[in-house]
Amino acid sequence: MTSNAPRPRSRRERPAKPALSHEGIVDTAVRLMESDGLQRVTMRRLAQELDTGPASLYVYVANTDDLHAAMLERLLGAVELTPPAEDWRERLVQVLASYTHVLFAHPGLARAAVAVRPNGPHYLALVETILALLHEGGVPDGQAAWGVDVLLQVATATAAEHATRAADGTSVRAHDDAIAALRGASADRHPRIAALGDDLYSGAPEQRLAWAFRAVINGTGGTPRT
Amino acid sequence: MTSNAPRPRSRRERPAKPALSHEGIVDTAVRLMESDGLQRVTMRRLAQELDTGPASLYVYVANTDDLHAAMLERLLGAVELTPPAEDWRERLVQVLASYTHVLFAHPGLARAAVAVRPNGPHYLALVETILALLHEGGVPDGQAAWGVDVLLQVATATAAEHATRAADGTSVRAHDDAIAALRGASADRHPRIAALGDDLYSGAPEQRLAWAFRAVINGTGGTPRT
DNA sequence: ACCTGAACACCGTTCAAGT
DNA sequence: ACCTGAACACCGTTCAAGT
Repeated sequence: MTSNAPRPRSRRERPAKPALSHEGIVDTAVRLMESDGLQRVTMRRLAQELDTGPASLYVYVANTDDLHAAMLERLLGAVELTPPAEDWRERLVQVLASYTHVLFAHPGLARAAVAVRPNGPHYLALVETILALLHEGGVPDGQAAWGVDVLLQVATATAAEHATRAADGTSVRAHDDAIAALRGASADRHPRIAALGDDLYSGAPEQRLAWAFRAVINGTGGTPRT
Repeated sequence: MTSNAPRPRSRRERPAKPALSHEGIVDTAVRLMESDGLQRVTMRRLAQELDTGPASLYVYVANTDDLHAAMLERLLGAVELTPPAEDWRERLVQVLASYTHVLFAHPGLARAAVAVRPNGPHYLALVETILALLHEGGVPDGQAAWGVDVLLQVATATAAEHATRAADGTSVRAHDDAIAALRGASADRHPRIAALGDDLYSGAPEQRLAWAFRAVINGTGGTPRT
């Protein structure tokens, strides 16, 4: 009789339920994002995946933003900090491109990254690398200190925009609408838009981004603080 | 008897329910955001405010992102496009500061603006103004065409970051944590971060932003395409 | 200290049916 | 064509109560 007594709901897939931990939660969250996209990484889905209730997660993460920051920090481990180029400027562009690449590969997170900055070791290493390259290039300290933020901002914002477009068909149409609006601008009221024409949205994203990085690097080096 | 018959649920506050329209919906959404913050501007709350059901809104707006873009476009009417400065560069910085100011005043929307670009007349006028000022400053057309995006990106991303911090106490703590992480970086593994010290987060936001605008303007003017 | 069931107070979007 | 009731399929976060 005892052997036939109803057992509590079996958990067949996860034979030994592991103890919760901050690391385990973030691990599972990243894996879930990779398979289902960030929009499916909700506290409830994540808890389900970990075979517990949503309330349990709040012992380890403060809120959803906090979770996103931790996920980004983990992903930042994949950024290539020592590319092989000779010129410091080219190396810096490549580091930033690598950072953007990581964000591009995880569409939803890029959008979240605009608002939340991680502060773990990988993020620190990225900032250190950018500062070292600006230093190598002879950029004055004060300008480098302020420029690193702008560089990361451009990279993150570009990924966020691209990510939104890639996410679904509606956004692609919104982007096309924007181009149509630019193209349809009357030469009378918008002479400069008309004059530049297709050039406003020309070029492959990578080319535009590489140019943007070079422009901000040059501007950082050439613009004194007050 | 007929006079005592139960009337359908009275709508005392809005004596004559006005017909729905895209403009009316966006108007109400902006008013609601101004009083309660963007997080309260949900399709359901908005429908309630307009004395209808949420499904009715979908006749006029495609989805939440679309609504946000329309709200931003409306707000862009407040951007000062013709500031009084003499120097073209100074005027451009002031236009961009005005744009950022509008975003700062509406915290939630700034975060949404990173992903969705409006495409109405106010947005077009802003782009035209920036292009005209770059032209006046002798910036080559191709560089101006690509630079305008970077300029708007820096402005929007800065507002989004600031907005998140302003929104609630948790975010302020997250920002403090980031500063603590930077300050606590070991001089051994992070020599440049240690060398720059407090300078990494020095300066009033307005000063940093004005410098960032000048740096990007200079970089745009001084960086050839390929 | 760590964990959780259950509740609180909500969401966006769709669609068949009405006018 | 425009509008909507009702449903579908979910949310984040808190908190009292357990171990």
